[in-house]
Amino acid sequence: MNARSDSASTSRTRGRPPVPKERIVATALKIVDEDGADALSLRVLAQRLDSSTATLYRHFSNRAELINQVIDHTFGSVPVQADELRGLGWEEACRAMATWMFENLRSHPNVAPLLLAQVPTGPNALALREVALQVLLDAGFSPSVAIRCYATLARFVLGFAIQLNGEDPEDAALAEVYGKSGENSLAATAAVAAFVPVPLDEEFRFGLDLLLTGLAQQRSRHEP
Amino acid sequence: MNARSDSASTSRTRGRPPVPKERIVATALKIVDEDGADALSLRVLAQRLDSSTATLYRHFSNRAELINQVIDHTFGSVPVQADELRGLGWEEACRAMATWMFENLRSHPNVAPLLLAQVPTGPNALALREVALQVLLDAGFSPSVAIRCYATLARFVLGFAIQLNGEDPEDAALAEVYGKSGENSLAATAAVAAFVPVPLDEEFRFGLDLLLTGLAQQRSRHEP
DNA sequence: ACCTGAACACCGTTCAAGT
DNA sequence: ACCTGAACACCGTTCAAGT
Repeated sequence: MNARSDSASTSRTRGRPPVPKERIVATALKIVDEDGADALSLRVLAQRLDSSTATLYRHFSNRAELINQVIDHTFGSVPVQADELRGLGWEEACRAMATWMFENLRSHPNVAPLLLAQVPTGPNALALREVALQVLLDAGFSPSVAIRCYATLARFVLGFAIQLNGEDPEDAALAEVYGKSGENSLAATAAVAAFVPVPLDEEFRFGLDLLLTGLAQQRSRHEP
Repeated sequence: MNARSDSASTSRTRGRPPVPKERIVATALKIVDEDGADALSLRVLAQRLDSSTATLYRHFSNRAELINQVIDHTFGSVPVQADELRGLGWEEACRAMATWMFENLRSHPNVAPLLLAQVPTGPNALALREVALQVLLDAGFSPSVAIRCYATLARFVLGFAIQLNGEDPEDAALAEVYGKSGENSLAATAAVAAFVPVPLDEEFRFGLDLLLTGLAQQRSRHEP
């Protein structure tokens, strides 16, 4: 009665893990989205999957590897349209990619703290970089400048993303700090207090514009 | 024999904590410098101070507050020379401050991961921002632009600092990724592989130049 | 009035023991 | 061959009990 002929597709790979990696990663991201990066413990994850922590270690050799894949999952929510991007010209293409990356991270604000463990090196992150480098090389930037451009843009986005989470409480704390500036002989800070907080996406656009302006100038300088 | 007259300076404040806050913070920074951010546990810190964890809670209401002060301690290692900076002109002054911030964080690479908990709001961080805003306002930037400039520069430095720690292992991992790019039809990545890794301070200077160039252009556009 | 050991409710990781 | 409960060595935080 139990004589099952292990035929066809599963013959060599019988005994596969019943919880696919994809589901583990998706569930992990869900926990992070819902309850924050700190809430992602292997215990909680295992419980949510009706599994055990030890079982998770069959799929990931440690917590860092799991997190790596969670990050890349975030980057994969919308595929990069390489051809469309190239049609835009390098400047707009860079702006689009940086903004896309920012929006991706913004839609998963709790993922940001995870980024400090490592530079993203998952397949989706690599694909994005590949497109960015293509665009820059096609535009005539030298390889050594192109890689610096990409690194600068990536770090800029990261610097923003990293503190996306605390937005609300931070604003309150910052407002308090600015409010007190009058008492503390911080004249310049006080002069500026009326203009904070700056909405985050406006701040992002401002900085991105600076970078792209600088890039354009650098390009025209080197190859006129 | 135990009749000590509690005279003069300590009369009202007798019973002070025998471990001054300063020493707690300095010891905490030392632990982070020596053994990494993860090694800074309240247990280890208390032990190093011949005290107990519960005693630490008399000085800091939680771990976050301790970390806040450790960060600010880092920023305070060299005082900002406001007058000297103003003599440089806004562009060089901004470059000097950003570089100074970067070098400070670079000399305590393990502190970087702590930064993600909060935007630095300690007295040293506030003093630095005050000087930066002074310089920008004096140069004719409007308050609303000045605050955006400062925010952008600060985020850029932070984006760099955040990943200062993993420098060596990261380079190895990245090199491997670039090495494999040939096999994976990542043409642009492969073309650029010979030029990585970029030394971190060169990458920093590159990005900072872009930002300052962009700033100069924005300034000349708005007030010609 | 200040300090502290011990407890509480958690971690990531490992491994012997089950099926 | 795969899975898992329980253990190990840690956390941050709190509090009753000591001096």
